[in-house]
Amino acid sequence: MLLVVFLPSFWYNFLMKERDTNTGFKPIAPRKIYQYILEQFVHLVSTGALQPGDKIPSERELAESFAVSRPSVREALRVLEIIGLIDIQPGGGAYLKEMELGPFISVVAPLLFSREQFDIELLELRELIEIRAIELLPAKMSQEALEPLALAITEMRRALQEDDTEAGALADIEFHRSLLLASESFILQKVLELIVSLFEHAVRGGRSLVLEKHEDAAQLLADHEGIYQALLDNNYALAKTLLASHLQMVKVLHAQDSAK
Amino acid sequence: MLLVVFLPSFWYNFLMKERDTNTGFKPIAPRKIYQYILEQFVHLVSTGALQPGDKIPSERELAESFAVSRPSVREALRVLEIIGLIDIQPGGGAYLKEMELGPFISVVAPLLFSREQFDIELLELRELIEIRAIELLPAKMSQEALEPLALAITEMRRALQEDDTEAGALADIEFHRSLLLASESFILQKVLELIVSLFEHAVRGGRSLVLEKHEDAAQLLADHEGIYQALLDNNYALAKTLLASHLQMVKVLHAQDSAK
DNA sequence: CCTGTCAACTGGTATTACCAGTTATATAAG
DNA sequence: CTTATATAACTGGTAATACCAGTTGACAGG
Repeated sequence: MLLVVFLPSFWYNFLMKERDTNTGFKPIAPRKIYQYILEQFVHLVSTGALQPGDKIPSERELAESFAVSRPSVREALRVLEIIGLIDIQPGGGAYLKEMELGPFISVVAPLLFSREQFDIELLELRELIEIRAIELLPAKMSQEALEPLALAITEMRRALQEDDTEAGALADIEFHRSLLLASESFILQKVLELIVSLFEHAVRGGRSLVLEKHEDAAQLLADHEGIYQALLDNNYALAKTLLASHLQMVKVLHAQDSAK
Repeated sequence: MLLVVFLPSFWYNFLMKERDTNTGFKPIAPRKIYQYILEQFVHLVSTGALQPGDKIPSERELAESFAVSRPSVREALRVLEIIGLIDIQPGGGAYLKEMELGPFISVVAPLLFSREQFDIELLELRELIEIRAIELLPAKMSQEALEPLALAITEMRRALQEDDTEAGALADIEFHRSLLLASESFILQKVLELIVSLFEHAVRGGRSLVLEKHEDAAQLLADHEGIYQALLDNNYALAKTLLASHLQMVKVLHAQDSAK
């Protein structure tokens, strides 16, 4: 029993903590004020009491309503801004919007891209999501849902003719985004939105996830047109195959790009 | 041309914005101080200059180093806390940790679960991810990588015998998490971590994404054992099939649960 | 009717102060 | 000399206040 006397304080604390849980006591994590404010906001949004577009009262008003100081309110608003739930205009005010993952991604992106192989894994995840999305299409596909695809194609064709690389890349992204939108799966849309945000930040970071060579862009366009036509013909099996090989090619091109 | 006069302000603003871009001017978005601080932190982490476990200087020191006020530093730390990059101990200090999606999810979860069909879509995404993960296994599977799976199984068996529902659910999650870990795909791991976090919050929100009936739990355990055995035998095709039907059953059980 | 000015907002930042925890050191008791 | 306690020096959390800079809208002058 003498050993107990010499236990370092770390172990002492650890054992005491253990004893507490054994007696049914759970550690108390003091909640911060901004978390209470956050909670109320999120609750109002999730119940629909606050709609996108609504203006949020000024920080001073909120501080008074919640009976807290302005810094506490600001911390809550900061979090809402990062998760992309509000838009803050200095001098203007804060407005609710549909949740967007962009702001969050813009913070996290550098951390992710510092990983080895991350861009390849990202492409593979995109492949997984998009192919799944096209599998979900047949049940509820309508003619109007295909329109955005057609728009994205014509835009990409225009960009190609005018050699507008940036517009072409945007139209490329838009095509795939529209494809996901048609799937009507909220969560798949959000995941792809996340992937797309990462792509955009990768480009800004100097990585070539977007193709710039003319012939490559032409091939992408041709692929898109093939997929679109297959969807028009209600030939979903073909569309799926074409999409798969399309994404496969993107992966190969990217691998070549990274190699050189 | 008279029509132009009657354009709603929305369109006027839109056109003005368009004109600006046409003339080559881009809107100026003033950056806030906390963003600069964030940037420096993220950069230090992504380059490895700051490692998980490192202690971050106190807010007052940081404020002095950056030559800004403490509130600005606090806003940056608040964001780092939400994206799960640091752990803040009141009275203690702030410590870097491996990035975790938990804190972010805990804020966003209520927003997502207010969507119709979200839990079903979540299960389907999980299915997609896990099956993909098992496809990635064969190339680099080692015997030691399977150990966590065995541990999770014995733990679940113990929980089942003692009728410890909570421990059983945790062991269930742990089994699937280990499976993902073995895939060595960083991004798939992160996506599953995200899904698991959502599951946990769903449970707290009173939703029954975790099964509580004894016979169901027994079936889950049996499935896990089957998958584990298949992996031991290097029979990956069988493991994949078993996992697919396992997840299918989970979906069915959940659907029954929601119905009643 | 157009236009420029001014006043009343807004959020962004800084400063200061105090409270409540933690940690480490020093001091007193054994 | 060891141990335990108390004190002092941290830490982050919150508050109150002030000022700056940008936006907005109303009002007065052209």
